[in-house]
This record gives sequence, structure tokens and C-alpha cells, in this order.
Amino acid sequence: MTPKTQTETPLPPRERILAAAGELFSKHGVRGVGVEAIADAADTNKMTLYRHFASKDELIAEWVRGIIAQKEAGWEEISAKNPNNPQAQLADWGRRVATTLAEMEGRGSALANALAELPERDHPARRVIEAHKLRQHKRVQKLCEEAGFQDPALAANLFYLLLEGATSCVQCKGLKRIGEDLVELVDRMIANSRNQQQRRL
Amino acid sequence: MTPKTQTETPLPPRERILAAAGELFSKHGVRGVGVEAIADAADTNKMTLYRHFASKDELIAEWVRGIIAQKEAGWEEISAKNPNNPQAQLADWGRRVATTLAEMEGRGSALANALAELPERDHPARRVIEAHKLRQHKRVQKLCEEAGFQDPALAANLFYLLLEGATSCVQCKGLKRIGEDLVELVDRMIANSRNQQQRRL
DNA sequence: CGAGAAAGTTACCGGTCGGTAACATATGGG
DNA sequence: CCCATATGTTACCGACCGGTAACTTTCTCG
Repeated sequence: MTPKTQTETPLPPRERILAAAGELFSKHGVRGVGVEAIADAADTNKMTLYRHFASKDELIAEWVRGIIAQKEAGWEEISAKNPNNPQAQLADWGRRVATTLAEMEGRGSALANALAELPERDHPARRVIEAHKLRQHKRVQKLCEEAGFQDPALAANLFYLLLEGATSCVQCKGLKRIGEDLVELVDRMIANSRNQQQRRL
Repeated sequence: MTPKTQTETPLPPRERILAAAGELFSKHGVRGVGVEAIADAADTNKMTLYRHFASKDELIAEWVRGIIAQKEAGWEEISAKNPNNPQAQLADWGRRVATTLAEMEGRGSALANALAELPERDHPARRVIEAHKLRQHKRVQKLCEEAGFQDPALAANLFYLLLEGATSCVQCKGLKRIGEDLVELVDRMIANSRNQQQRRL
């Protein structure tokens, strides 16, 4: 007996809450979802939520940390798959961004949205996101240096603007071929860097 | 008597409300400001606000329409100042975006933020913003065609991604030289288009 | 002056928000 | 078995939200 046929919730409540919060935050924005709705969606209650998270803001921050951890793991994969090949790493990265773009469908980057929704400059989530963006930019810049761009800082900013622009304008439906053109542009950039290297030899 | 020495409010309440709403929306986000705070900041009251605007959402939409009108006026200036010169128009546009960027200080584009804060796909403000972004993209594409880019659609998307990226990543302090590099990149693009034209002659 | 419109004032409505207290229930290990 | 710990349940708090009713003040213009 007690066949456990129903919802099958082997996950501890903390993980369920984080998962439910992630879905709802992505769909309705962090300010558009109340803690009660999150608890309900996680098949638990507000009290348990507050036993695991100090506040809604901390829950948001934790959710953001998870997203960032995924992205950093992506970078690890990239550098593991293309060791000592900055050009290939940049190209791989561009392709991943483009694929992620296609899945976003309508609502844009969760991180960018969170920044827009949390103007308070000392919000825990904001600090985490800003730190991540700076790290990301630094990483691209380092790759651009290794790839032999004549002006690595400029190239890095171009890459970075392309990324930010692409993830930002997914918000607006319409606007065709953004993803494909993104990888096309990244590839051209990389071809350009090869020419610059060659010329310098 | 009645020296009227105080705040000097010659503007009708509707304009005062729109101005106050604009400031507060920009600073705290549309969802972070209540109508009462807006009315107070406009030196009036909630009732008067609701006599001029059907709802808070409509007030937001009206504010957005104002911003868009400004931007469209900017485009009029650009095309008036550089008639029959698509390259110069694009360059001028890049420079204007860069200057605007410097003034944004911290919080990013009001339009992008509004999109992030209003996920409901049929929100009046969202519809207005999306229409404007499509118009903007179309305008850039047309200029790219006239400028003689080999692949005008690709060039237009590059310009557009640069713009969106720049206005988006102002959110994150740090990240130096974004504005300067934006105009540098735009200028290089334009130089590129001239080469392409030349080659085709 | 007097009428009418626009604006200000006060009080209120139902609803939701983030967050907490108090208590009941399960679960699992010594 | 019994106690500690994690979880569930219910009710509640004060604050704020968007929006409205009813009344008063002020101003303009005929």
C-alpha cells in the first residue's frame, strides 16, 4: 500500500521551491509572483519556504546564483572542449548563445530582466548578477587577447555587445534571424582575427 | 498677497503627472512606484490623476509613448541633417546613442526595462514598445540597403544588436568604454560599406 | 455676479503583499 | 519507545496596492 503513485516528489522541499520559483519568475517576473504562489507551485507552504530562505529577496538571489552556475559550467565545457584554441572557444560560445536564444521564446534573459526589475543598487541578486557580467566580460576579453585581435578590448566589447543585444532583443517578437546572424557575425569576427594574426607573422 | 512664490507650477496637472511619473518610473521601475506616490510628486492627488488617465497601465503607456515620440523626433533630425546620406545618418545615430548612454547612469533603457517589468503580452505599453522596436529595425535596415552593404539584412542586425547591447549593458556599472567603442564600431562598419560600394563600381 | 468645469480633499473599498506565531503532524534514529 | 527534527496547517499582522465616491474649493468666462 501507500503506492506513492501521485506527484512523485522525491526532491526535498528546498529544491522543489527553487524549481517552482524559477519557472514562475521566468514567466511572470520576480515582482509578478508572490511567495504564496511559489509555495503552492512547489507543493508546500509559505512557512516551509521561509524556513529555507531568509526572505523573498534571498530566494531570488539563490535562483540567480543557480542560473549563473549553469552559465559558468557552460564556459567550463567550452574551454575543456577546445583547449588552447581561443577562436574555437569564442565560436562555440556564439553558437551556444544562439541556441539558448531560440529557446527563450518571448520573454528575454532572466538575468537582464531581474536587473530591470530590481533597481535597488544593493539588492543581493543585483550584486551577484553584476559580478557575473563583469567576470563574463573579462573572460571574453582574455580570449580576444589570446586570439590575437589587434585591439582585444574593442573586439571584446563588440562580442559582448552582440551577446547582450541578442539576449535583450528576444523580448520583442518579430525581428527575424537574430540568432543565425549572431553566429554569422561571430564567425566573421574570428576569421578577421586570423587575418590579423597572419599579417603579424 | 498670494505671492505664488512656491513651486511655480504653471503646467497643467496632466503634464505634471506625466513628468513626475517619468522620473519615478525611471528611477524605481514602473512596478516599484504606486499611483499615490506619483500624484504626490506631481503636487496633486490620486483623484486628479485618475481623471486624466484611465488606469496606471494607461499612464505607463502614455509615458512610453512620450519617450518613443522623442526618439522618433531624433530620427527626423538625423535624416534632416544628413539628407540622402545613409552612411552619415547611421554614424550620427551611433553618436547619439553613445551620448544618451553616458547620461543613463546605472539604470538602463526605460523601454527595455518596461518590457522586462511587464510580461503580460497584451499590456498596452508593451504593444507600443514592440511596434516602435520593429519600426526602428526597419529604419536601420533601409539605411543599410541605401548605404550599399553587401548583405543589408545582416548589417542591419549587427547595428541593431550593437544598439540593444549597449543600451542593455548600461545596467551594469563597470564595463568601461562601451560608448566610445560603440561609435568606433559603427564607424568601421560604415567604412566597410564604402569599400563594398567601391568594389562594386 | 453666477454658473459650470477643473482641481483638491478625505475617506474608503477589496485585495494582495511579505512575513510570522502557534500548533499539529509525520518521520526517523538512539 | 521517545525525542528531536523537518514539514504541514491555519490564522493572522501591518502595509501597501489600484481604484472610487462624495464633497469642497478654486477659477474662468459669459
